[in-house]
Amino acid sequence: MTCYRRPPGATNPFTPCNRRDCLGRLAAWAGLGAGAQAGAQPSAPPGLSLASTWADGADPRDWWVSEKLDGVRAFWDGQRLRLRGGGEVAAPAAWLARLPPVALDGELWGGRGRFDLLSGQVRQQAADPAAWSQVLYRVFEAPGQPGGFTQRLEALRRWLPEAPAHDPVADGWPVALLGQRRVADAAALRAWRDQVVAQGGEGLVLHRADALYQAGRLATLAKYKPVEDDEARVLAHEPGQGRLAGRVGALRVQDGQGRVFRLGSGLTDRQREDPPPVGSWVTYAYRGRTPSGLPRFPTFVRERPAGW
DNA sequence: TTCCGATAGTGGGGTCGCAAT
DNA sequence: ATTGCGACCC
DNA sequence: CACTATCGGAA
Repeated sequence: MTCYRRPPGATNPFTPCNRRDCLGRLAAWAGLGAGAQAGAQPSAPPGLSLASTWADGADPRDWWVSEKLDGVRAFWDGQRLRLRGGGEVAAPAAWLARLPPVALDGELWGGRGRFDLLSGQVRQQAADPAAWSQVLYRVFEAPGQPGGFTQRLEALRRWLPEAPAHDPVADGWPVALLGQRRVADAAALRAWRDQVVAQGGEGLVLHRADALYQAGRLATLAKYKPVEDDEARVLAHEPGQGRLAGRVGALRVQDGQGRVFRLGSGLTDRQREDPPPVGSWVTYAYRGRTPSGLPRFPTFVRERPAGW
């Protein structure tokens, strides 16, 4: 497996030795045999791990910490690159050809603050090689590898170069290991998170050092990012769909800067039957803003008390 | 008995692709 | 050529 | 993505 490790000074991390032999051996070793491939339907969603929320103030000493990249999750099975929902990514063949023949899980990333550009680009059917030259696959998992996260991380370090923290091109190479660090205590963790956010990042992700790889929502995987809140005035009530037909689906609101958007998530069924009236003020939470200035992931928190 | 975890079903901003206009 | 909608990403 | 409602098993 050292075949795919970048030697000191080399520009290509995957071609220093007998590539053909390595391909076969690594593919078999990573559990990418005929059986696994035959069972992979074109649109079968891969079983991906999902993060829970980090409890602010918790002790991070048993965890590996990395930046939470605001990109598009992608799973590489050795042959095809798939999105969370199972769709295949139409990346240029030359770009894909430089990925190693091992199962990887990571984030397609175009740099901080470029999520919308990247999200659109990676779902385009006709790949633009020039645009893809700016896309970096930041790997944070080695599915199929035995052992805890620390052990899988060691495997990844044998296969992949470790790119600078926020370099979206990583020496021009399309794939790089997402750097993981240990943090001494909760205060240091928060300081790192705040620094990342101040630089335009989204936050941090923590992996339990001893956690085995598994799919689903995991207590051993957590996201740590700040939540902001503000107030807005209700402009209108918008109808709900499906289960909520006949009740309020969302509140159309306007913030103090005149931005108009909707609040739906966070309302209880009871509040949807008797919603905050038009003209009243409500508190909402959000996590960052879109390039147009609107709050991202806005959720209703509470109605502001009358006369306040 | 209470509480927790997983699941289903609502909702947001934004983009792509295709059908309808 | 423009618009609207579902299906995705987060 | 965030969240609420619901249910069944764990505590």
